[in-house]
Amino acid sequence: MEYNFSEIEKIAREKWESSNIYKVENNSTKPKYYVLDMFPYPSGAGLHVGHPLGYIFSDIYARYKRMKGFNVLHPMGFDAFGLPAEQYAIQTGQHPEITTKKNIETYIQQLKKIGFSYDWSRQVTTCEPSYYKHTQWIFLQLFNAWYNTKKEQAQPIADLISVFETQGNKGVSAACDDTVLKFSAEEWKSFPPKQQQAILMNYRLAFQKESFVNWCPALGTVLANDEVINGVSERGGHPVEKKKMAQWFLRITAYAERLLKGLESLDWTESIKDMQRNWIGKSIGAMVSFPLKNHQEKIDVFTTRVDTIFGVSFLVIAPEHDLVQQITTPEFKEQVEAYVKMCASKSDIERQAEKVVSGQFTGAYVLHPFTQTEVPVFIADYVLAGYGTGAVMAVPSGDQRDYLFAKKFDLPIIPILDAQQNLEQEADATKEGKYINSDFINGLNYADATALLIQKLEEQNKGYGKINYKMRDAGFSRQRYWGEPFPIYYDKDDIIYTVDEEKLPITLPKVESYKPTGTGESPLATATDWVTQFGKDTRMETDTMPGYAGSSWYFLRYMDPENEHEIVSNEAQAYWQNVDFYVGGSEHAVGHLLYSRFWHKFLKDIGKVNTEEPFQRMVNQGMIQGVSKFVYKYFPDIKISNQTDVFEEFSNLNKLVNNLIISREFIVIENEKLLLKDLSYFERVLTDKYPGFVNYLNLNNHKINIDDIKIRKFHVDINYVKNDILDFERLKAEDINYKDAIFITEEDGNYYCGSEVEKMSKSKWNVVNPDQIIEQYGADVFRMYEMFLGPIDTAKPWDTNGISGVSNFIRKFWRMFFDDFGKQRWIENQASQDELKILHKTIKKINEDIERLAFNTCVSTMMIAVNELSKLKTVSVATLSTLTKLIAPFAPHTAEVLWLKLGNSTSIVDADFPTHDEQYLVESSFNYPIQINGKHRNNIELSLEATNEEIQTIVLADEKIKKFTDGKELKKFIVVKGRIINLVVSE
RNA sequence: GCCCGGGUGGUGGAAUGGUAGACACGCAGGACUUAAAAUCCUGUGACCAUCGCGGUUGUGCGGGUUCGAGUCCCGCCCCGGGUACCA
Repeated sequence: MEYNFSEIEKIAREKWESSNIYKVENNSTKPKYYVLDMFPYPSGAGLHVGHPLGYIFSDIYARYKRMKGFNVLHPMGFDAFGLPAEQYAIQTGQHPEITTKKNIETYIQQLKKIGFSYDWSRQVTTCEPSYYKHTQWIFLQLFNAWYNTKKEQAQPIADLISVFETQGNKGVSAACDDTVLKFSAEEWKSFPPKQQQAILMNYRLAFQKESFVNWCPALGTVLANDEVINGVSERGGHPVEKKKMAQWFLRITAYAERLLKGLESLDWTESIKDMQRNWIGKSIGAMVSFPLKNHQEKIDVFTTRVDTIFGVSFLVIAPEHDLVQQITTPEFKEQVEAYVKMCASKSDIERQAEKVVSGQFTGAYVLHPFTQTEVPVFIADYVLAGYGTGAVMAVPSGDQRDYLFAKKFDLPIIPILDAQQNLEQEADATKEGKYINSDFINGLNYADATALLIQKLEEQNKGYGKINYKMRDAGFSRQRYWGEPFPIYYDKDDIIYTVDEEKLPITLPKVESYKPTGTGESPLATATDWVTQFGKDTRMETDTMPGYAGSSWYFLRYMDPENEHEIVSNEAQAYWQNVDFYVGGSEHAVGHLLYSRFWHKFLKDIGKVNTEEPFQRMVNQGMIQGVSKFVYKYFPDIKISNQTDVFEEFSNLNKLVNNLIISREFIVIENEKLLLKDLSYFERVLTDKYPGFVNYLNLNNHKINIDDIKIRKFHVDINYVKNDILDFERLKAEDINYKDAIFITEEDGNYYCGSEVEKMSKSKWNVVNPDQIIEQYGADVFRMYEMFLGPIDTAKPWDTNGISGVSNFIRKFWRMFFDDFGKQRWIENQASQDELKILHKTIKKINEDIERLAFNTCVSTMMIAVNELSKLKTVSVATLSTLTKLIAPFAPHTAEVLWLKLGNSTSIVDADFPTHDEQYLVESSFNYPIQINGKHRNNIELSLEATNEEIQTIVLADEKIKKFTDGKELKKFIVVKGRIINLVVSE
């Protein structure tokens, strides 16, 4: 009986489904283990071969853990809100819900074919009201919370209000906007509700503020940052401008320190942790106040190099800085206004792309806090309004940007450290050496100077030590249809109200059109009844939440997916705790992973979860790339003059000339240009095949000149290519573009394609569909081959040709059980010593490799085991049973069916994973490699019990070894037991 | 610029400081077959060789540590990813 995967898969699947074997309970005497995949966005294109890589990886681990005796939670769901569905809705008018559901169906069908051990009863879908009800609930909690920086925890906003009522906001330690003014309890009570509301917005963890969006008038819509390229819209290339709109934000900055500290406890790769650290961007520095000359105001500056303060020769503030208007002196007013206007007209990207130093003097001066020297104040666009205080103290000798600015405006460059070099050419940011030109810190080193300066600043009330974070609060508003509506409405005075929790979910309304409204509002604004659902004089918030709202907590929902009353019950969460093993792409390193960590910490603060971090261990799978194949089209640059006499011939030749496709052998790449390699050979081939063509060229006295030849490569559908050989006959028959193509083949008659590794995508014609692979080779071969490709975390190209190796292996595996006629091959007697040795060696290696997540070598190890066992005459049933269990996580269908055939009535899913017995691995001798001066010369089988003296005697007596030692002095004789022997002799 | 990864045969890759290239693809040759498919066997880094003894060389480049380095250290080069007027 041949290995018949379709029958095998059917039997296994039916068995699993009828017994509901992947259903997981929220309680067990077994220890829990939570294995999670990053849930996918269900796109219309379906899965390609690259998508399931991580899913297969985590599934193997989940199955392994289950066999090792854990109660394993391994769910799957869909991140179903998002732009592509909305885009499709705009084009077709179809409700995104319909297309999303359809896509999810396709995904589920595809995923089920691969044999994952998902508990589908726990599926979550973020766009379903039963799910986003809870997303909205979390938003309300964020809205009703502030962050107490002293206690390092979120607290109810009601507590803050009562503090305001009793003592005002003095002495409140809260994460809030720096701009909040101090007020007393009496003042608070006297504020009108609207003002109170505005003040509270500075404290809430979900808050609203005026903020700039990318407004595209031509498209009538607000664009996300990645939809804007070089200041114009990605689609259509229309200009984009900054528009101020009230936007929702989440105060993730309140959690900056905890997000940073929490990384230490996580078992993630350092590179992902580094990305998060960089994103959070903690910098320790100082705030310094520079009082303005002839003004009450002062300019506050944040600096990480307070030690350079005596090198300050000017101040630069952002053009958007609040003080610009006030401090500009009349004589500079015109220039300053012009400069500000110019900056405002530029997009952020343009501003950043600008490499030329620009700026404008304001006419104002500040006083140096220590020396009282007058320091000029400039505005320049290299200073960002959004970072720090929007002002920098410029130290040209220590900062390259300041240096360039100083050169341009002829400002002093003051050396401040004796170790600074090359100041004639560039700034030197060193912290080495002793200070010079620096008043009371002269002669000190960096650490001492910094400490002393901060102390003085604080004593004299001129500044203080401060920690700054690069991370910004997270924008939470989208002017889109396909997202969670906010549970927020406004009255006619724009006072904000929250929707009662009992009234959740606020579901999306039906709308006429998903197109942008043209006003910047989301399409929800057109649903009048919906907008006024809480009263005629009220209006709903019409923005929707961004994609990360639903994905920031979905892993909790799997624990208790049916719960209508709360996001997750305390019992379910207490049982499952958090994710033990998270698998997904590193492209979510900062977005999803940072937001999820933030929400999780917040949920911990409000008592919904009892763990600080959501994902304990994480593995990031590398991308599977496509191998694109190319054909080379040849365009000889032939000037055609008067052709009337040869018109007929010409039309044929013209056809020929425009359809010549030449094999890669004829091509050479020089300076990224494709050229003909060997003109004479090519000409000969052409002459043989198409004499007319060459005649034509001669006819016109036109010799082919290598410079005139243009070759361009074109992607060709990889389905026409095997081992680089193009099936051009089939291509010509099936693809209209190649109907008239003439393929110039190589000497063996084959057309060889060019090949390149690229991202897998439709447009590159290199997409491999898993359904196709599974149809041809079966799900188990597909699973094992994906693992066999290489280590999980590196990017690697997909090459379908290689799959035959794994396919051969699994058939060979099957043949150990059954001969070609389906007759069982195993014998009931005991396993032989040879067998046991092979088996236990294999068990040991597979256990080790699974633990270190090297599933590629697991597959190799099984191949080796099967190769070795196949050489034995007989294999016992015990050995086959153990092998079946070993392969079960990797090839579950095959293993399940073999398990049945071996006479088991249970499922292999719940079998115990084999462990090795050291006694079978004990060797009595070892075939030592013998090195002389580090070079391998011979191998000698030696007893492992032999003493070093005995070994030395035998080795030195060996004929081959003698050849190298004769007449030389033996300096050293090294025996590494069971490993190697190395002789050191004189040269 | 800065921060991470990574450079090993024709290809994917393997290798606790201990025989570099396991395993597999591809390729070449052979067996079985009328033939093909399937299966099995042999060979396969490069170079040299009196091609069944063997030798030289070889893990991006240059040094170093070590009896011994793909692996550890120092200095470069190249590729990939992230990030940036962040004060």
